[in-house]
Amino acid sequence: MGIIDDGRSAAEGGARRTGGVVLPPARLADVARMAGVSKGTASKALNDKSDVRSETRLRVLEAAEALSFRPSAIARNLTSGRTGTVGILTNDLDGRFVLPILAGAEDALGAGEISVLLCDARGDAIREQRHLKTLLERRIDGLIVVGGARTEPRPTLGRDLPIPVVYAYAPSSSPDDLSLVSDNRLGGRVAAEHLWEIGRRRIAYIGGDASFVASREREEGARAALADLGGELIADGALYGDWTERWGRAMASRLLQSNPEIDAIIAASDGLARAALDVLRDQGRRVPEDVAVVGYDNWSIIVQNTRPELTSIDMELEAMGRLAASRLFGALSGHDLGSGVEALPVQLIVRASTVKDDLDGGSPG
Amino acid sequence: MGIIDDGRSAAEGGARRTGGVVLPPARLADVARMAGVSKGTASKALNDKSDVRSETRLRVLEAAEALSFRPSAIARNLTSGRTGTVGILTNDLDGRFVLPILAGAEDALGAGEISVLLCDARGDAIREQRHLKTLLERRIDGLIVVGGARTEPRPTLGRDLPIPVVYAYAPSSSPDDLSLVSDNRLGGRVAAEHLWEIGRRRIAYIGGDASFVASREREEGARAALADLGGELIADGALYGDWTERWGRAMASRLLQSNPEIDAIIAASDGLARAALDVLRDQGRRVPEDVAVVGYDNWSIIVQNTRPELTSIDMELEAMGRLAASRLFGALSGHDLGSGVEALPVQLIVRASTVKDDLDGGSPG
DNA sequence: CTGTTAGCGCGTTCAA
DNA sequence: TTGAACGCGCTAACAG
Repeated sequence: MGIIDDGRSAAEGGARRTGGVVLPPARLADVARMAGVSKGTASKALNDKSDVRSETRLRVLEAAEALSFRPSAIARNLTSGRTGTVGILTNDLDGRFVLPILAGAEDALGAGEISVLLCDARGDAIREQRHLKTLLERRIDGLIVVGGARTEPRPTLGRDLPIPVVYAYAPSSSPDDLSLVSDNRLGGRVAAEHLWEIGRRRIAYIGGDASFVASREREEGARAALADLGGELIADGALYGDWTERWGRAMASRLLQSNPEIDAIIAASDGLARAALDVLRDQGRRVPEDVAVVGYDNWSIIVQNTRPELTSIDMELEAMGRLAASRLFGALSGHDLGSGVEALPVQLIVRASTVKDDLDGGSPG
Repeated sequence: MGIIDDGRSAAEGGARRTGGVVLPPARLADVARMAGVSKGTASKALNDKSDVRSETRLRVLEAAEALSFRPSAIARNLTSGRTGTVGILTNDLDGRFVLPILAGAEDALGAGEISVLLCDARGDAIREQRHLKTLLERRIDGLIVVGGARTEPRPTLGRDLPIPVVYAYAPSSSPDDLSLVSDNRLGGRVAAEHLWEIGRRRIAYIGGDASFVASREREEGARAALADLGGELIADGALYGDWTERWGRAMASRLLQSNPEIDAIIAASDGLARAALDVLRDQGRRVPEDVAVVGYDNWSIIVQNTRPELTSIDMELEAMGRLAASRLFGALSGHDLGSGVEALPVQLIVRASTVKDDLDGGSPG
């Protein structure tokens, strides 16, 4: 009760409502006073330092509990220089990529240890600069820049930032920066090898927007894998357009007409794969018996809803987020951040569009 | 140059790398010293206060620029009590709902004015508590709690928090809290009225998981609208299951078998609507000529990729985010936060699944 | 073991 | 118009 009459205005700071009464948040001094000790002792007790009699510690903890005391990370980090906060700057409109990365980053240091300030620049350079300025003012410990759908190199934020920066998903244009990307060639390779293993020999590739390097790299990976195995990739050389299913259907139709013998399709995205499945269905071709299909992204909304469910390549974005965050905090501990582009492995998720008796293809999730 | 020899260790705080040299971030004192003024004067100059000779102001601004000075929001807000930060606590796994809400919240105060700490509890109460604790320690100015896919009331965080809280998308279980939700009944009504207007009279509803109140409310809205218009909703009373397209296809098949005369379908989600479109296509029924279809959520990945593109109900989640943030900051200015559940309007987005000559149905986006 | 003091970086008095 | 001093809430260093 002694904490309301110390002259502090109820309007300052965040107000604490308890049973309708408005109180300012409890401070360390309030806890110390209630426990009958000094601030220093209270601080030690709350932070599990030694040099505190256990009985005293107990009194402090009880007082803190009674007052719903929450130490101000603001004040604490004003001294330590660390805020326990990282920024994520992104252009990823629908969050397909950034959210798994965010989840991974949160996990890297144990949930609750680190908080993430998420800023969406929405493809606007001005907005990006404003967000960056705000993040720096908030003294984030590190920054993860997550590319949007496009994986082309993006402009670097420069080297004269006071904090370590990791570029994820889309690389930085500068080789001095550290960029973590998904290994698109490996993805194409893994897809092709899987199809080869299940006996397919007439394998075609359906690309998305040709201006996306991801689309081309995935094709290159598939092509290289088949060459290694003594086969080759079927393509009429113009299988690129955009990422819509509409375009995917047009491509698939043309492909099936020009190369009716194909027994497998690798698509550059799950959407394109779904488009291929639709066309195959319209034409009465069975999947996977007649034609096997592999998608890319392992996007649950698609892969679990197609007929049959879709085998796909998972980019393991959570792992990317974990790695980004641990590199960031490693740099803060003095380890070298590193530089250049690191390509991270992908994983093949097999479903019924390539292997018929997929046991967990029924309703996984 | 005079700022490196003042005894400050390069290891403290975030280090500033300029051309390979590691420097601590510039402080107000550094700027003041370089400009040859006191900290007080520098502060006034930087914050556009009067009482500073314009020539002095210029010198200060130049010094700040030269040192890449970024005022520490941490230190500033330690005094002001405001951090310019709001927390968003969510369980929305794939971010379909939370990201538009986040975007709206950012916009409410002008981008850059406010930053958002996004925390994903992933449906785990323990993790939620840990996140909440962290957010409170970071002294966020307010909190937005965004429900996951399920719109049932969620447990309140209680009233004894030191900051205002708004529940968005899914309401709080407590009527004392302020909850902003989408008006599902209105959505059902709008869909039904649209179909009625284009001449449909045999309208059926396909629900998702019956345990989701959203699904039931949308049906109620459609039913009430048709009753008002002198019609009625066709339903065999068991059109609920889950939200998968697999289930949607099963429901649609059964519906078309038991009620072959239907000329329109309202689905409780875009996924279910897509499932209905697939079944109609398999059965050779034309959309929209024979059967018109309306989805729900206006989820671009679905509505723009179906054949034909899908008319849908948009919940305007950005507006919800804007409103949530402005309520939060209104409360900080002394306005009453309010309480109870506020249902926000939705918007019908017409595409080719209901109106054939939809002009921008070609490739919007 | 406990209390006291001195900052962390900034904005904001009040004097000069 | 400028400068010096204080305080925001906390931790670390030292004194008792």
